[in-house]
Amino acid sequence: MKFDIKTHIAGLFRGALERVAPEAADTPILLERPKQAGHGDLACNVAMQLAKKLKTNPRQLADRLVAEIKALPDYSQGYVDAVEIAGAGFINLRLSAKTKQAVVSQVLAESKDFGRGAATGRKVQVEFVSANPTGPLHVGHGRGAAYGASVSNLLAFAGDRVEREFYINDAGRQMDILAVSVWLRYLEQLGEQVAFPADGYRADYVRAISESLIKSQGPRYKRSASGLPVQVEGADPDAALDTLIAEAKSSLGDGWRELHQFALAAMLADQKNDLAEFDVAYDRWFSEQSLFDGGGVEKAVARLGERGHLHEKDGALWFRSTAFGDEKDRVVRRENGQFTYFASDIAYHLDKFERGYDRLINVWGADHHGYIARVKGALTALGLEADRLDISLVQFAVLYRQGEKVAMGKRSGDFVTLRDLRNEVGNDAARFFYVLRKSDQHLDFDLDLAKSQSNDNPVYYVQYAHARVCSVFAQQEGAAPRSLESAATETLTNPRELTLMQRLAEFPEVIQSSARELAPHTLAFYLRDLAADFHSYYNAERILVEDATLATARLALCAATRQVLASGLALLGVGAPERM
RNA sequence: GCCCCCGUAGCUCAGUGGAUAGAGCGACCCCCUCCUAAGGGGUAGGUCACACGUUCGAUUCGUGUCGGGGGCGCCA
Repeated sequence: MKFDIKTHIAGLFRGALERVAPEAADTPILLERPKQAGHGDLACNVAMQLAKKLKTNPRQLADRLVAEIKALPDYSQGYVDAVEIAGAGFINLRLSAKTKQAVVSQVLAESKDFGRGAATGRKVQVEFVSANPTGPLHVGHGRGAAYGASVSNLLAFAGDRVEREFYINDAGRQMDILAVSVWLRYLEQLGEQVAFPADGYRADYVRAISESLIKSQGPRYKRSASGLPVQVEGADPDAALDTLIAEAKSSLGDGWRELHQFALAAMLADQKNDLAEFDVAYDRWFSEQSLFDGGGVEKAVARLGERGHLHEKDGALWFRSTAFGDEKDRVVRRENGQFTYFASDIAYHLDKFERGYDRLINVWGADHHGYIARVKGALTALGLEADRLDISLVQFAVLYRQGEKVAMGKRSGDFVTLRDLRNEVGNDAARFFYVLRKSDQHLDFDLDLAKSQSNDNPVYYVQYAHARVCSVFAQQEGAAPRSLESAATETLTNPRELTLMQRLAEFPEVIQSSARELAPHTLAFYLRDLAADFHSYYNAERILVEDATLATARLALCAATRQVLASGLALLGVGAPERM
């Protein structure tokens, strides 16, 4: 068991409580870092918590606790320099320099594993992005990607076994619309006159797919003689699209399926490539269509029926989700016999549960929030523990260009892709920028600011701290080797060094809380603070001083700082450059 | 109609049941004969929207009001 200063101090408090108030000895001891440096390194409010219960006043109780703490044999081990009472009854502790210095050799010894949590044995699945394969990923997906990947990394580093999954919505009408849009462009490129429907996908990537279709397959998907239906004036655009899809299916026969697959494969390849370039990795790509082909959807719906949660109305089949807290019942199979998206979603979640995860995390766009009640309701109805499923709603990223909101319309093609954004601001800035807000908060993404490559972008600030450490070590090349592991860290006693070492020591806690709250922004802010402590130190003190013993100790501190910066940045998918 | 997010410095946002509420940008003043100035030090800037409640203690929790943003209503 590794020594842990908080455990040590909590033990002191526990010992003191046993003497002062045995009946309250099991009170949890909370140790927090005070905001004000003048209030010491750790503060405990247990005296104020217990004052009422023990019918005494907080300062008196604190007095007695402090006296007992100082009398304990463990207190004389030298980890704590001072215990003081302040304010309404706070007990403030000052840690000894020795306590703070210990982190340096610990980081160097544990290296990449510093901050890693003990294995929990929990198997966790994180599903994120899961965009429709009907177009390139846009900046909204980028946020889900950066968030989901960072959360996955954090959970894994904190000790869970994590699997990352992408759910491919390859079964719906949207895919049909893409396929028919590709087909129309294909015909157009082969010289035919076509009336492109208002609600078809008109963006350039559709033409790119149809071009490659011509290249690889030639003109074999030209229509038969029947011709395309003429769009009726004033007709419902949705109905017109359906007619068109039906026409394509009958005109192409087996070719429709091939064309559909071609468009899907092209779009999916584009998304996979985009995510891989963004350093977002997946363990599994799960096809919605496979749930239909494998009977999963029917099985899930049948099981709901067996359990008595379905009823028919107006020709459709309904899930009585109101029995599980939803505001209204939901259709699982439409009047036309087709299952709804909700039905395959139930099947998908059933499949996930059957795969035996201890915890499921869905990262969803905020527009899905109304969906939570019905999905959880369906899981409960299936006799599953819906509480194992956590849904993280990621609010939209709203783009601003020159102070104006950028319109986003996928079918019109008027949107900024994730790829565009990455090319403009770089992967590092994009990854960091995306997680610099709480996920449940709207993100105003100022393109001009992100593009400007100025120091307004906090990622440079953190990366620069890392590059600075590297540059100090670069100065050392050719010099006699130093043993950083055995550096005399007791010489690191100036205030900025103590501050920096204490910040390093917080890293494991930051990992745990950031993972627990599914909040990578906590880590991002920590890294910024750590970089600030380092920059401040660097400016105030020279690292490579004449005194070789001190220089080696300072280098050891720098190396520890570099390690934590690199570990933290890696978890966020951001590079740690050696030179800038 | 219902639901979600938000209201903290001029701007963008952190933060916490506790002590004197923070950072970046912007403004102003300093610091490179010295390991990278993409940096550092400092000054100015606040009724934590408002009211009531819970609490020893509320900016934090609850309710309500006002204001801003977004979503949903057999589309996926």
